[in-house]
Amino acid sequence: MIRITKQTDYGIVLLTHLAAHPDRQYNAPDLAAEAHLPLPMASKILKLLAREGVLVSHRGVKGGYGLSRHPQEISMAEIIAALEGPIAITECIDEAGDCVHERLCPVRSNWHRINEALLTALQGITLAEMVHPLLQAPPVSRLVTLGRGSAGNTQQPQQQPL
Amino acid sequence: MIRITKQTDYGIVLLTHLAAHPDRQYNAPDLAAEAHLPLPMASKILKLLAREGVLVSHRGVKGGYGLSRHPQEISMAEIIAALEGPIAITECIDEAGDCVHERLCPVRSNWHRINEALLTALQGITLAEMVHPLLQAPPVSRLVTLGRGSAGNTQQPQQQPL
DNA sequence: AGAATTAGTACCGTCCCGGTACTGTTTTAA
DNA sequence: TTAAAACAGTACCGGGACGGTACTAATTCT
Repeated sequence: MIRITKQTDYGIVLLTHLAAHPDRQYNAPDLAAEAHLPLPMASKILKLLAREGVLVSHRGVKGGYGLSRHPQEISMAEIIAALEGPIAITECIDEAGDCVHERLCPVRSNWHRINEALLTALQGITLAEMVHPLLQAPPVSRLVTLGRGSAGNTQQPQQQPL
Repeated sequence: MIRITKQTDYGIVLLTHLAAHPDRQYNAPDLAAEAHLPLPMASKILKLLAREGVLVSHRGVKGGYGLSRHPQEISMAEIIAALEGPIAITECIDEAGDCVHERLCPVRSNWHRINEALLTALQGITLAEMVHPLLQAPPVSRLVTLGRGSAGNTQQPQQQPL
């Protein structure tokens, strides 16, 4: 249903706490407490983020986790990809091409377009932006305009509660 | 993992076939054959689409399914919502608000922004556009610009294979 | 040496997706 | 009027992935 997993959701919350003090280093128990998550869960996620290069880890007594880069340089796309693999809104985008339809599927290329749209959107949002709850940022309705080149369609997309 | 379900995928393929001849009316067996899907699966999906108002159905011997509106008036967002419920990239967007974090969750409002971005993107793509495999449409990288108001960031988002 | 902390792996329950089958209802047409 | 064609509803089931937990190993500081 076009939804990120809970793990990813948790991961972003954890990263948000880390991003609040990009210089410091937190250990797993502290982060788990701050994010109100059970320690095993938090550990699992932090571990993954470290392996994927989003975080750097330091073992031993004064160890912990820290961001590998500045929050402005870490995109949502990267975080999501780290936690749940390649971003592919349909299977056929990611797979090796064993889809029997493949040749005669008329919508495939269009899904690629949509997927890229989503990807671009997520790449444009950085971790730093997620830290501030309600910025005076322009509303997304302006940020993402999927209108064709001829954007003269005045028909506003019926605002049904999707 | 930010993925539509197979049902939705199939549904869009079915709708694409219907959109090729918006005036005509197809029955389930024919559509299933054209889309290379097992009949029960196709029926299930068509049924749902009819109940949600995307299709109109006609029972009886010369019955079948037809689009309820013109392909240009049916958005991807509507189709996806019909087949898999409200579009909500995180649980807390859709749910009644029984999330214990709720009050102190710093990322919630930002997820709303991202969700709206996705929603707007999907609302801007119509079924009619999905029919044509490769239009000379502008590349999505231009269609969706999630840059902030100050879009002067020259740092192209590192093109890693997400 | 020992304590603290991350790393790796393995395990399990539960929910939902994907798919199938069966029965009922409506409509056309002979 | 009757039978066939087609949609409508519902129920069922297996498999896989998600969410979560536990245990052991490896590392580092004191």
